[in-house]
Amino acid sequence: MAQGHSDNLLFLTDEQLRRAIEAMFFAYRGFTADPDRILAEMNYGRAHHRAIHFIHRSPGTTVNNLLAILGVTKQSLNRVLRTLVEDGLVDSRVGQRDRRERHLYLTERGDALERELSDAQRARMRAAFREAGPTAVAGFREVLEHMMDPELRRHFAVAKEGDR
Amino acid sequence: MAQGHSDNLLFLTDEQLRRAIEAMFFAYRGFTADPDRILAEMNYGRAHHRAIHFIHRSPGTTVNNLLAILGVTKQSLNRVLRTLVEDGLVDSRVGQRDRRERHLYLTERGDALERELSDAQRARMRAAFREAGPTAVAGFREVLEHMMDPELRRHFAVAKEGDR
DNA sequence: CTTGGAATGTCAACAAGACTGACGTAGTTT
DNA sequence: AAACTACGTCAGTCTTGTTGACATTCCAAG
Repeated sequence: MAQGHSDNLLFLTDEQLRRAIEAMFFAYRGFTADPDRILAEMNYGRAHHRAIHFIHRSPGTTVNNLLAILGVTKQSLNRVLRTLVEDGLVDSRVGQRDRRERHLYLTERGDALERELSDAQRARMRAAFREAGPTAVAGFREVLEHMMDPELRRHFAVAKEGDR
Repeated sequence: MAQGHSDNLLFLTDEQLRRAIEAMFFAYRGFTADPDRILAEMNYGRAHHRAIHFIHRSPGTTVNNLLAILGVTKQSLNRVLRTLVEDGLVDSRVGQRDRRERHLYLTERGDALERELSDAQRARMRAAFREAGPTAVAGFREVLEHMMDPELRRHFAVAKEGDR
């Protein structure tokens, strides 16, 4: 709506956008660097982190739910889940209502790893937020939401309302 | 829960940070989705995109420079570069001053692909920026910069000064 | 000048983690 | 009873990261 501002014309130049694209690339690397270091020590990868994160967020979620959120194939997810269950970090329980489903929970050890990983990730995020200030943070989140695929964004908006 | 308080204690809760972490994850997926589709059609991957992007940004850059920016091993980068050179998208010229170095340039076809990829990526970025507004964009970039590793951030700051 | 070391880049082999396709099994729905 | 759904698995491929070994080139110390 605020069209016509000379600001607006400048601020959408390809050059500015190119810089933003690079910033996104570099920032994402920073974003994953700390958890990656922890995971590498125990022969896990980012895929394990993602599974652990979303099981933590939604305990009792099913394999199919996780599949939809992570956007990978079941074969790919299964490989990761199998190792996590074998290593005693995730508990997979047959559904009561529908016994075809497997409901996933973190064990105590799974929860401990989740905390270790997200503490590291949050520490960096918190530092960046503090340095940038509240206004910048609001803008940051606003732009991120608009960058998601629309479907995921709805998913995300629901999650924001609180955890059910 | 009461929204609207931008006071520093509330705004740094672990719950808020967790949401920001997920937003970052989902947004990055959106960020790469469009180029990924184009690349998949021609049997390339994200690694090819990154190489093309940074060669475009700094024509004549050496393999070592690229290595430092991309943060991968030279062997990994080399595989990508080899296919790009074979396919006639990148030109690799032996250095004049130091003949150990290879200076990298995009060919016309390489430039065409670069434009196709970055057009797609910029389109989404531009849309997100427009919807979020200038203030949000400023905050977005501010936070991103603080999220990078310090060394990369300096690198980035230099690039911002203009492409001398 | 020669020689040894450092810098640069290439080749080979391997692993993680994504993918597709096919199939099996149990449970649910029609 | 038949069809569909949820999950798991086997087999094979691809991208992209890793190490290790090696060739070439440059430079500096003896």
